[in-house]
Amino acid sequence: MTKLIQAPVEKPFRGGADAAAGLAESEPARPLPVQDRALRTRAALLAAVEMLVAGEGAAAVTTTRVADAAGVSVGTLYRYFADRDDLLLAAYDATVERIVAVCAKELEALPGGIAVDDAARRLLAAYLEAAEAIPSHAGLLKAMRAIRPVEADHSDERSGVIGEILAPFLARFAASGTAADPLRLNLLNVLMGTLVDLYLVTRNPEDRAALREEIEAHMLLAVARL
Amino acid sequence: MTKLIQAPVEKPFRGGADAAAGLAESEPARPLPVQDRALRTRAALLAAVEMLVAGEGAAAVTTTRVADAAGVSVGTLYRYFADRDDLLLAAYDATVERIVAVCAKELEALPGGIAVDDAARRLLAAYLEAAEAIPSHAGLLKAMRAIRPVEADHSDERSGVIGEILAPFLARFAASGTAADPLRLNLLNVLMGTLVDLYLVTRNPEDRAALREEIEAHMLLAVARL
DNA sequence: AACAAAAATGAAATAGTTTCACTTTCATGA
DNA sequence: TCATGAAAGTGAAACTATTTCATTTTTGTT
Repeated sequence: MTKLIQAPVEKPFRGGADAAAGLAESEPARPLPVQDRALRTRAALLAAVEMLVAGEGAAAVTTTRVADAAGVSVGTLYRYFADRDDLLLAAYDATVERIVAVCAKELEALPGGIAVDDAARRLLAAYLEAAEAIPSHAGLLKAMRAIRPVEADHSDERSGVIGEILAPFLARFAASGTAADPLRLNLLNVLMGTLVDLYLVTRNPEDRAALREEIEAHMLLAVARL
Repeated sequence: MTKLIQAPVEKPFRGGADAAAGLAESEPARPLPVQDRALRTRAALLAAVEMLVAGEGAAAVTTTRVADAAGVSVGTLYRYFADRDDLLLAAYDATVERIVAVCAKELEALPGGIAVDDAARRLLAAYLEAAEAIPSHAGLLKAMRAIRPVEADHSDERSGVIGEILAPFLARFAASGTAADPLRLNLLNVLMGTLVDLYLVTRNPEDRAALREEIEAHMLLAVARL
């Protein structure tokens, strides 16, 4: 009973979190891990990535260090993630998911007849606050952009906080039910990613306040032109 | 006479091109290469980088391949560039320099009483056209951003096309002689970098035209708020 | 043509990612 | 209860890239 070729697992799964966000080449959806242990291992790996990114930046995310920090072996890491990039994308997606949840809640909590601009401003505030609370988010955003460069092909640009929160936002505030122009939506997504990134690395309170106003102005311009 | 310890070269120089742009930690200015051969070798290395980036993306820029393509050995590469990142930054700076030259010429050629907005629009057109003519620029811009992440510290943000061209622009068009707020200047720099990047990867002509208008709008907003 | 400085070399050290043959753990039903 | 197979986990070794440095070659000067 010593020889037992491992079942051909046909590549690791990319767990639930990013099923929607994943625009990877063409990988079919993977089955979810069945055992509790597996879910915990996956979570431990992602937590290790976040810890390393928050503490030492994305460059510190080596497969060996992540596996060590998660208390598993490198081989295990590769059961859950196709490669290092996939790992970083999954970690990014995990932070986005949390931020989106906060924004979605804020969106629901908005008072009845609120103006579009005020609504956008409040969502931005929620976004920034939530992003701030996740120390790894800025680093992971950068890592994500290095892996998935800005795309002209906006057909699939619902990834990221803006992309995910914009559909419900527009559903509520768009003049008609018409979906927004995908090109301009992509622009908004890319633009806000950059500006929020800049905001997050800014520590000086006065600079932050000033920057916030700039970001608002550009966001409102972009939203108005949608 | 076989043993001749090489003079301690105290690290390779970063040639003239980027002396201004270089915000590297604190490296003192390096002496320029003295022999013609050296200048040609350096140029060949940078040309090899551009070729590889344009043809296969920045990931194809491995030290071995660059050295091969330039017809020198890897060791030689390290005489001219501290490491792979330094090489990529230098290649990026080289493209920026060419684009800035075009923009500077356009700035000089502007008619006398032209309005600020029109001037900005014409500079943008020059920028986009020049960037387009350099197939490696978009890829190098991305590589540069991965290496030198967006900085809150805007004290030194004169690197990049916007940073370099904005001083002469403002000198001519600013209401008073007051220098622009560095925070907003940094924002403009980061913002335009992203939007131009997006423009450059957009191939569809109609999308390009639409995108160009969006970029103009954001540029004018940012310039107006400077 | 002798020399020193500059430039170039490339094999080896280093550091990271990825694979894979194998072991261990788990849950199930005979 | 224990036999079984699928799921999860292991870690040494193969790879792939970057970087170093002891040494050689080229160049300009005297």
